[in-house]
Amino acid sequence: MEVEAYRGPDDLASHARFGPSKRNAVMFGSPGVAYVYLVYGMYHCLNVVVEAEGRAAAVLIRAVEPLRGIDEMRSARSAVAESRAAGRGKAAAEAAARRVATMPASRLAAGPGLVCAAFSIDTGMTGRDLCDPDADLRLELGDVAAELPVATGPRIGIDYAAEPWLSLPWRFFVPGNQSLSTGSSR
DNA sequence: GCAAGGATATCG
DNA sequence: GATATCCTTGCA
Repeated sequence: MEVEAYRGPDDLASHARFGPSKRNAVMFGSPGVAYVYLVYGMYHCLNVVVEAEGRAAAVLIRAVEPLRGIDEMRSARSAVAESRAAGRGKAAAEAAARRVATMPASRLAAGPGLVCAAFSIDTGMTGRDLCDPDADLRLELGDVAAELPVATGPRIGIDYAAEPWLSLPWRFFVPGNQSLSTGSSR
């Protein structure tokens, strides 16, 4: 499990840094809803809006550890990997699918883009209430989370906004967990 | 080590 | 309207 915190207009690394816009509008809205955006033209990232309405802040879900539904996550990952590699030929698509099929379950959602691929999340999820107990995508209290150790570190991929105070340890993760993103080892 | 890929924010 | 940029990933 690995997450990062992003604040409002005072956080140069946050999408809310320039105030409300069409893309980040939900960050200024009610807490507990999903904010999904497209990064690098091909990967989605899932955020959970926090803070009261009118105060933009969100938590980026960078990696999760699959506990149940592993087969479903694997087939979802395989589907996107296959279609993405399809442009490079049939052999490449089959190789990509096979790589997903043989990877350990702990790596199925070990990255922000991979979390969304495993859960079939796209920008259409933006604005959905993640606290609704009947929603098909929702947050629940886990029974093991409270006992897990939590480590902190600097956020990843925001070197462009490397103000001194921005290297605050706003990335939180379970140390030694097999499902951390590859970037987290930096 | 770096290309792919598209929406978006920030300009002319 | 054009273009630089990006909270990444997988292949060379």
